[in-house]
Amino acid sequence: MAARTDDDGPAIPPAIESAWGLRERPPKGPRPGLTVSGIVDAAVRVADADGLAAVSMSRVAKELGAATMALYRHIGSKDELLMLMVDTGYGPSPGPAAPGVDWRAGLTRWAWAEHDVLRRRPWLLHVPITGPPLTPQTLGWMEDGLRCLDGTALTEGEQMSALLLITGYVRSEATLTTQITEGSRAAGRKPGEMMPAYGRMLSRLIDPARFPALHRVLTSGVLNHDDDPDEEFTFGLDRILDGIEALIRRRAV
Amino acid sequence: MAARTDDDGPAIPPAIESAWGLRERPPKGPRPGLTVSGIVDAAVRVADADGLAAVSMSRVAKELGAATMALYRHIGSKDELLMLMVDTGYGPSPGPAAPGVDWRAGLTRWAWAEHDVLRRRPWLLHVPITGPPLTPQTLGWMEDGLRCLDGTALTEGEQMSALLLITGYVRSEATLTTQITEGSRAAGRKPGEMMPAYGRMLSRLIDPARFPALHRVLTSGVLNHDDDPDEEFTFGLDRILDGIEALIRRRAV
DNA sequence: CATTACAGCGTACGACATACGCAGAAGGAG
DNA sequence: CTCCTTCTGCGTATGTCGTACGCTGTAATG
Repeated sequence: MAARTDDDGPAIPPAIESAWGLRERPPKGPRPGLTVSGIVDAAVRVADADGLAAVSMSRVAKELGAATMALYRHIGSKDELLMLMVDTGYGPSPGPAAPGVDWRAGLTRWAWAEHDVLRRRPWLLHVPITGPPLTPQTLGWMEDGLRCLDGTALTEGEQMSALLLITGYVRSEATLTTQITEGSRAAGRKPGEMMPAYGRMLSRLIDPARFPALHRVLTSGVLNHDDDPDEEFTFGLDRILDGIEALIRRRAV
Repeated sequence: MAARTDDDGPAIPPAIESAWGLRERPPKGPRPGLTVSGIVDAAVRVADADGLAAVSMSRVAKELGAATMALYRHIGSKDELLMLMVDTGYGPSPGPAAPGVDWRAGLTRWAWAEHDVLRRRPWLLHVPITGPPLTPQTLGWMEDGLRCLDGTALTEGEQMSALLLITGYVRSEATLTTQITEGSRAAGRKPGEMMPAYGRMLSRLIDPARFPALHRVLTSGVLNHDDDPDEEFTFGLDRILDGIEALIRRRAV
């Protein structure tokens, strides 16, 4: 049989199959003491406690009381482990919006849900993303977001683009906020002192003649105190939703 | 004056001082054969050629015909090197908008300029960002962006937020596009086949009853071909600018 | 009971960042 | 000119990491 390909289409990576529970236990051999989900949970525990940098294969194995190389019976590589960590790290999606809720309120709730997850698990932002979502939980998030836009006049492509726009914003804002909090901890500074410290550095570095706009911002005093992160987040989110709303209105005419 | 500290404010990291050219050559000792900018240029060359993962201290040293440890006379750590790489990687800012150009056209040009840089040097997206910009070129970019919003009714804080919104979007969109192109190269797939492959995987994984909205997108056919990246970019950018415009109009009343 | 396939693990290897200390060069002081 | 200080470049060594390979014991099948 020359080209008998039982799987139509591209191959599904083994880590993805694990995440969907498509691996059947083989009939022979000793019963496994380790499981994929157990390994992933342990890795998430390490990341929650000490950050993504602390997640090494040996550290995860120690967490499980196993040897380092034992993990490789269940996952193919550290990259696979990271992909699975993202899936369980995001956790279950917030669920569909209540009936009667309009798209804007629905997406606001959706964005805040991701925002909360990233606040709780900032290490998710440090995982290098290697492609579009393929794991169950992350696809659940996408599903819930898409449902919010179901009744609108946007095309499917526009709905995807709008969602990508929002997720991108949430991650970007979380990255910024996390940097500030992590950076202030690393510099031994009290929270709330980060922006003033940044402002003072800037004022010593920049020449007002060469950077007039920056100098204007600097003297305006907006950098004198850390912004309330939630207000910052709301500001940007409202701008994006305004932009989407403008398109929807135009389409609906 | 109780606490006379000669440096008022927080200490400036040595890498930052190097970037601003504030290091004076000491009068004694042998003349340096290596320079900070030479090292950074070599590292950028390596990243341009083989990606950020190829940038190791030994590889950069080899590029310069020097020994690995020689680099540490000039930079404090690899993280410092990365920060300097970002500065020269971004390069000079696009410059202020021509007089008479309104804020929207100015910011569009600004966003496309960053977009082009990230297309040319996708490794910039893989550098873990550790804080707000402090180096000359990156601050130049911020300066140019701020100038676009100078005449508008937005407060300084709102101007910064708007800029952050746009940069975040540009980086986020570039990350996505880069993943698709890098991923298709890694999977040995022709460009243009990535989204269809993704769609086929999805259709084999998701249950239409559990993921109705995703299934609807899947059957709509939008995933049957790779989107034109420039159109995608324009779509999101226009949404964000629409949102900012709505705010400016409201303020201007 | 023999076979077989698999689980857990010990060892080993190559790549990496980087701490430490030595050798030699270049300018200043006598 | 000579000596001394101070800097540059670098060789060595250490600890961490991901992971390839192969051995040992175990559980179910024939």
